[in-house]
Amino acid sequence: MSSDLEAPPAVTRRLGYLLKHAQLRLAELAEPRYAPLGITGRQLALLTLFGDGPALSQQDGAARLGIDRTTMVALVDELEAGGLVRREVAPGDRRKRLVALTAEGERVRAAGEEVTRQAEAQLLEPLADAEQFRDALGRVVRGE
Amino acid sequence: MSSDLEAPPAVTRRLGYLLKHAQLRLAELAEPRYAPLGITGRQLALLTLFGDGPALSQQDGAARLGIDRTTMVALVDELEAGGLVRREVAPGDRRKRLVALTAEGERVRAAGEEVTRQAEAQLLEPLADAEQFRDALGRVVRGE
DNA sequence: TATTGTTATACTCTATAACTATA
DNA sequence: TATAGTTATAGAGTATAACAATA
Repeated sequence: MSSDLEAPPAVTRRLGYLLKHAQLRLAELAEPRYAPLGITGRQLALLTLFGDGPALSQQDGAARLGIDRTTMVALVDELEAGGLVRREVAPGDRRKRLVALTAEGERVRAAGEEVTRQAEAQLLEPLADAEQFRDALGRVVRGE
Repeated sequence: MSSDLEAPPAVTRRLGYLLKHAQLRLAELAEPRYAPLGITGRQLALLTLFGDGPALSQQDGAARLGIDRTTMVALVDELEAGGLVRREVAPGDRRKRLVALTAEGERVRAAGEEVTRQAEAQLLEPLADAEQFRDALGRVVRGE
């Protein structure tokens, strides 16, 4: 649902409006590319998180994404049902479940990250310096 | 709920992650400033929309914000209950309801826009050129 | 017939509370 | 006692479908 009428400048210059609609535009560009892979953008974010670096428990992963651990349970359930990740009991602490990508999960992650690059490039196409914009956004998020 | 653990670079450089967390940071900075005015950021967005330029019907306003007309009904209900807006039958078309700010609504709008400027300035403080960033975000949203 | 506003309803997303198994 | 995962449940937020008034 993209708006046909344009909002007045007093609205379109609000950062809240701009950030929300930038997200909507990104989703419009990216989700159709994820669909053939059988995943959503959110699921790809998890594959990226758990496929990168040392193995993480569900709770560690949730903290890093800023989501609740109960939300993480449902998300991992989805990926596990699709055969993209496995839950493994952590060697040192049998309460923890490390989330590991399957071979198929790794394949989907690589393909997903490639189409993400395409969608992001398309979104940032109007900008002369896309990397500068990404860096600025990063500084704003980190508050530094 | 701000994450304590940091996500790995593979995640934090994704535009989806950055846009989401920029919104969260903005909300953390702005909502406490709106609270004394008795409004939320979303309600202020409506006051800004309907307080700017020629009078809009509910449906026109919804289209400009990119939300559903049924959602607009509930939002206008809230503002009307708070005495911030009035519904007025449109002169030329008695099906339409023009949304007009009351004197109190106008006062809250002005105060809200002032604290919004403060919150946005705080969010963009890390940047050397905040207006350049806002312009870039605008071009991305408009796709131009 | 089509459109505007409205209501009722359902769906998605996410969090809180309570349980279990481990520590 | 405290923590990790899980389940059940509830609360936002938003959309779809159906209806009344008006065009």
